Amino acid sequence: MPAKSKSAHRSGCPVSICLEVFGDRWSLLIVRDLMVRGYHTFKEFQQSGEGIASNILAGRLQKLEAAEIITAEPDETDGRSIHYRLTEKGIDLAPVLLELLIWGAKHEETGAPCALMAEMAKNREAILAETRRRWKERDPNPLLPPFGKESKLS
Amino acid sequence: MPAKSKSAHRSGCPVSICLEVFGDRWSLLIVRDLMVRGYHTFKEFQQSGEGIASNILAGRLQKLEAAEIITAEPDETDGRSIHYRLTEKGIDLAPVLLELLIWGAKHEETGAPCALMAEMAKNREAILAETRRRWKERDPNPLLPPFGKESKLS
DNA sequence: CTAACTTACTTGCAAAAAACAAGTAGATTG
DNA sequence: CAATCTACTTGTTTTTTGCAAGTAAGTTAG
Repeated sequence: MPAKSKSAHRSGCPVSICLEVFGDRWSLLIVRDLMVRGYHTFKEFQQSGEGIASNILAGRLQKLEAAEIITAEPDETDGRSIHYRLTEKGIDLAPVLLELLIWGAKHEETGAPCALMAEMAKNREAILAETRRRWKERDPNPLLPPFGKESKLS
Repeated sequence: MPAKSKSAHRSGCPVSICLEVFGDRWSLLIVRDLMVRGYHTFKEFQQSGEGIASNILAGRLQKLEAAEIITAEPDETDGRSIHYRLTEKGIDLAPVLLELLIWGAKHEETGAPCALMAEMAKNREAILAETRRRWKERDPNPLLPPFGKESKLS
């Protein structure tokens, strides 16, 4: 039997191929957690408040690793834990996430403060630069907090 | 029984809410077709080369309309046909689509010519402005062609 | 006027994926 | 060494998708 081509895409459109890689309800949330919240373990993803099931999470982590968007390495100080990290390809999703954030905050009722979002839309480039810096330097501080339904940053 | 809240979101995060609205393999392709290809009928979406099934397409069109991302109106010159169009909320997805396009073209093997994509990444603002102009003026000319696997624009 | 055709769907069914609830292996802590 | 913790896996049920037909309303050709 002729091996099915590894790249049997629906079409050659870049958007279509993106959606094949991470076009679902969960993948980009994992990327978000890694990118702006400083999460890097299975447990943290699971507790991030979205309610992903553990089998689905495991599957998504595998898929993202296979797509070379994240890497997985055993934690150096705790052998149980696995440290997930974005690759360069993964951090390049920052502009996509940022535009989703801006659109969502503008058009849907979210827990994100409007003022903060308006500012982010203005400072696009600065925020992307800061995101990348944090990634490069492994800065563990979150860039953004989780936005609960009634998030108040006072 | 207490009516289930209409906005029973997983979390208040704008990204999460975006994914609830169009986080699947098909929704953004319909938006793409409307935005840059000048498609506006059921049949055109169906024949756009991605292979969406008619029941799924019908479902997605309903969902997008319910989310106020598109509108549906009977065609003025052909009573069988329904004319779909992006709302303002829908055209505001242009930056998201553009970033997906750029990421996909950079990191995956696509049918889009690298040179063209590099140029688009540079002229982000101009392209977004042109996209919006086309939408506002109902310009029927496609901004981009479908990218087949061996697309050659010569 | 009407028969053939077109458009935008719907319906029924099988297959795949997601959600839910438990359980487990290996590392670690007390 | 017993209890705990982390990152999963394994069943099972429910939901979504994909595929093949079919249909209703509007249109065109004769």
